[in-house]
Amino acid sequence: MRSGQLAAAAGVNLQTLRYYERRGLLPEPARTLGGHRTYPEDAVTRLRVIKVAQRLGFTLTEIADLLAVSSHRGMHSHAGLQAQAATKLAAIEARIADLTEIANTLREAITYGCNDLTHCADYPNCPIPFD
Amino acid sequence: MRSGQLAAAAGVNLQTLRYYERRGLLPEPARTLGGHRTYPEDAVTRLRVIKVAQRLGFTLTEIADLLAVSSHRGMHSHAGLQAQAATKLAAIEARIADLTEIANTLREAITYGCNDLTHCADYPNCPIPFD
DNA sequence: TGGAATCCGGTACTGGGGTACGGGTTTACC
DNA sequence: GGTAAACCCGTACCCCAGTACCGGATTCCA
Repeated sequence: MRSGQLAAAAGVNLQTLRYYERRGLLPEPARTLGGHRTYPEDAVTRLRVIKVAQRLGFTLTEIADLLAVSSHRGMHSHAGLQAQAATKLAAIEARIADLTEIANTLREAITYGCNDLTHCADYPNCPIPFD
Repeated sequence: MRSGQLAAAAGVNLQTLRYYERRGLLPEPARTLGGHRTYPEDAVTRLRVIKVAQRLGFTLTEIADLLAVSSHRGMHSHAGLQAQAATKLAAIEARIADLTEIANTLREAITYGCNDLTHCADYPNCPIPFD
């Protein structure tokens, strides 16, 4: 499988493949005599895994870590998916809580009729928390 | 008021002040004969306004826009705080919905016991949505 | 008035995830 | 075997909000 085919199959840009390779997310593929990359069929799966992990909020560095784990399984220093997912879940819940508070403030500001932040800063009744 | 004092009073880095000036968030202050910036007292308020607007999810560009509105009030092309806040609120609610879905998936993955994404991709029962 | 503290401008770097460009090869197909 | 498409590598650039570093100038205070 050539790089362009893989890119098309995975819905990814060609440079993104090389970028992932540099980042350690894709193993270095075999090459033709001329130096063109040839990927095995399961590279598409690899990319689907990367995409779903991204969707779940993992950074490329974390994904590289997760994939390095799964490639040589056994006991080592890397945390498994379970642990990583738990950590990530906590971070996302915190982010949701933060955004919820922001949304509430925005709703109050709209209800209160705030239309000028500079003005608002002088009114103690304004629901926007200046501090 | 000198730049260092303003920075300290607002809890902001010195370079951040110059950065905000470049971005149009702070008006160009007066200068001493030697070229040092001298800020009026209300610059601290300006910075508090900027910070609270950031906290509410506005980008610096949007904040510059909001502040440009309040400096020459009246009718013009800029949208007021009300409109901007409503738009931002909608975006944040969408973001919360997205994060909630992600959090749910993570919880399911943890409950299901997923510990290897590459492995998971082969199991149709896995709650992680590969597609 | 001298030296420490502060400030100046310009440039470059951070992190996160890519995308774009350009000049030069290689491959595929007729 | 010719030519167009695809691919190579390296580098530079995008957004976003700063932060860091530099040599040189200015200001403050004793």
